[in-house]
Amino acid sequence: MAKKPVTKPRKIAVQERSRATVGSLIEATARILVKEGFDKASTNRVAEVAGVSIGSLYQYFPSKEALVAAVIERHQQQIMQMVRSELAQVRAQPLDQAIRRFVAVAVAAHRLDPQLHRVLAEQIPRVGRLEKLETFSRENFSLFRAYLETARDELAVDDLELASFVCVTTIEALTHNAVLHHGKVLTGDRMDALIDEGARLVTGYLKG
Amino acid sequence: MAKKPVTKPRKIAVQERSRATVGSLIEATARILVKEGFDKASTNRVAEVAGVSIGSLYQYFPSKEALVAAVIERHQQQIMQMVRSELAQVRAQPLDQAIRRFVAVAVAAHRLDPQLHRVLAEQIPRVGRLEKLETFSRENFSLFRAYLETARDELAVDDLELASFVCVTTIEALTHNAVLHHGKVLTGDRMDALIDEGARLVTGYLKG
Amino acid sequence: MAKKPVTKPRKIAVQERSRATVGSLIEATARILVKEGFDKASTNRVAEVAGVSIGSLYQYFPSKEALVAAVIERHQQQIMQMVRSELAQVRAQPLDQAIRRFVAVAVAAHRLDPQLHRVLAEQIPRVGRLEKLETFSRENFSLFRAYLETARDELAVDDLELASFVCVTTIEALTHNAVLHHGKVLTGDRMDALIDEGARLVTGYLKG
Amino acid sequence: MAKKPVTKPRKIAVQERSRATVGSLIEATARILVKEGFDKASTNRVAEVAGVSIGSLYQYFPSKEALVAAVIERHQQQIMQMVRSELAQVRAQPLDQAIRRFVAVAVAAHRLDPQLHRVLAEQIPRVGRLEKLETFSRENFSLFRAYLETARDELAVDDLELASFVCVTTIEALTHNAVLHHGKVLTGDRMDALIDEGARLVTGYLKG
DNA sequence: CATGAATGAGTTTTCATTCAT
DNA sequence: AATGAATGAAAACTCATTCAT
Repeated sequence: MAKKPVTKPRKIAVQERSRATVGSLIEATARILVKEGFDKASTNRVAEVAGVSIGSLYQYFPSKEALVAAVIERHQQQIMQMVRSELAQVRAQPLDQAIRRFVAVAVAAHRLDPQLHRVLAEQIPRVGRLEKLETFSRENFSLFRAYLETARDELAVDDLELASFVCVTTIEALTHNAVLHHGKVLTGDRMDALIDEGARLVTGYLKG
Repeated sequence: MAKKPVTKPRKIAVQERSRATVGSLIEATARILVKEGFDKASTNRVAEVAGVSIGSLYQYFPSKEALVAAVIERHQQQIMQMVRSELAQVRAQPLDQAIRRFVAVAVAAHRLDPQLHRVLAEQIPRVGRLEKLETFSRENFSLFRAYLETARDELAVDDLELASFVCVTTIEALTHNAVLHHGKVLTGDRMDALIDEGARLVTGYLKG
Repeated sequence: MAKKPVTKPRKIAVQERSRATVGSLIEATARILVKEGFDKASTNRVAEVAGVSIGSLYQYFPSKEALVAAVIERHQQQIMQMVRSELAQVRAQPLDQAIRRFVAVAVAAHRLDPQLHRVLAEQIPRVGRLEKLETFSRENFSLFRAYLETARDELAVDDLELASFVCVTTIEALTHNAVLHHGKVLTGDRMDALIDEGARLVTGYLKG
Repeated sequence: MAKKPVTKPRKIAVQERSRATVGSLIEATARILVKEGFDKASTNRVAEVAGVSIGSLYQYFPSKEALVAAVIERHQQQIMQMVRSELAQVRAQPLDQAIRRFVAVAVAAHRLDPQLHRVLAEQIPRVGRLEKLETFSRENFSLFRAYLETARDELAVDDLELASFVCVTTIEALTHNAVLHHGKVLTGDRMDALIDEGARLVTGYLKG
């Protein structure tokens, strides 16, 4: 396996001007990833698209990895922000509604920026950045599991850990595939149908 | 420099020696992918590990893409061979047993060469090779769907297309995550438990 | 990019604060040279270690060359100061004692800052700065030669120019090698022994 | 201090053609070092001057360091070859003649390629290549010491180790300075005079 | 057919220096 | 004066691919 790439920002941008530079670099990286793929996202190209010199790029990002890491970070931040706010009142709800909400949130999350999501999911070499992804899905996992605790009475399953793994994996996969591989044909009604199916699948499983 | 990837094998190795050469090249590629990752799998390195000159490599594979494609092809061939043979009598079975078998087969498929599977799934840039993967899962999809047709009486779902999508996606995701991310702790009993859970999840969904 | 190295300090630091800044820049350069080598002594790094902005660095030193030149200058100033004071009364002394003193002074000079001395001697590209080094050893040469003039009666050599060259070169090489390559094992007694040997070598040569 | 650069040749040239390539690369490096200095000896420039592609350069030399190391190696090989053959019969000779020969050989060695010698001595960062230089001067040291053993009767010194250090250092420094810093004015007669002086210096020291 | 020497465009990265604030 | 953001030429090095032998 490859050594450990350095992904920590080299220097934190404090001034107005530099924050703009950092922003445009991340934005440019995301755009290139989506439009041309990981391989084309060379540091020179990123700098060019960002309208910034290659030197400036390296002032803030010690490597190409760091750049991609920042894109991932930003994307996940956005997702988790949505997830957290959407799930705020979920613990008060009965199982059926709660699960449907979980599924709907998952779909919404994938719709934030489906193309970017796809590139990040499929094309990025998983090297030295696993922790970040793990952290991310662990939060999802925790949120779900925490809900299950509160709804224990309605459940027909004992092992909440196992059940959470099954449910989170299932919801993630269904929405991921649906949005990314069938997103163009799955609009409106059919999407609702899919959410229903997913919710029914998971609810059925939990209720036994 | 790489331009448009050509993935058709340049010539079919008819003679004895040629076939051995091709085999060792594919094998070497697979080994390097697993042990050192996609980035380290340069054509020169592959040739070296295969004990073959770089010139000979290009005699049989017109590009690096072709080499990787051959590895994917071989891996999928192995998987589908297993899947087909395992599912031979499934159409005669009742739903419960059949689904359990589907899940078990999925697990077995992932266990054929989990590390290679993981690399192929995670690290290989999806460029111009999507058809192959699509073909692959389409066959799985078809097999499953075909079974559902035969078991229509037992089902509580109408839309077999949608149901197949849901089930195949779910089974694939569960087994994939289980084997690749938790493979080391999921041995014996716990693996059986997971197969049971998966089967129950899907069966419940189909039976309503 | 660097073009023609300018080595004159850009402005003389008259004010209090300026002088401190200049001092810390030279100090930082010396520290980096010793601890990390010439290659790591980038201007940005020097400024950082000195706790000064890169802009300020260029306020006082027009180029990297000028910075290194200042370090050399300071080091040589220190050495020559010691040499001059140590050799003040040497002209009054008989040959044996005088030569021993010359050798001892050479050792002392190398011991002032052996590590810096070594870096300056070995790693600094000799570009456009030869004059300075020449000036330096020329002063040593002159001091030695001046002494020989005063001690002509005791000498068995005619050509004082040649003799000075031989002696200064020898003393310098012996002490340099002794301190830099064997400095750790050459402590106390053994160092005295070496001084004796050197003195005997040179004295014997001069006396014939 | 810098990490350890890799200086081992990457691949040994076996065929006729490749040996020529390697040769021209080393030659080009040496030429550039002499004519333009270490800083200008970039790998691209070396390849260009050698009339070879940058790719070929890296087939045989893993780094710039390796290239310089090869130049050093070649130069030292030439020197040691001369030294060894010149000193073949020295052990049979009396002290006076032997020492004169040692000095003469040192001068001759420095005259093999004085400009290259100078660059290698002065400009090359001493990193990770010390062993090679050590090995080299250790051989000189050993040869000298071995001679002293055979001539013990004539010596007024006890510590042959120390004496060898003093003599080898002295001879090296004298000839080095003479040839490199005064080589242009030191021709013919004056050079002979210097050899005489050096020999007298050392002989006097050894005889007491 | 096999070999492996050669190619060179392209990539990552550094660092001395400038200049707007 | 001081700051530090920005610059970009240039350096080291890789690797898919070609081609002479």
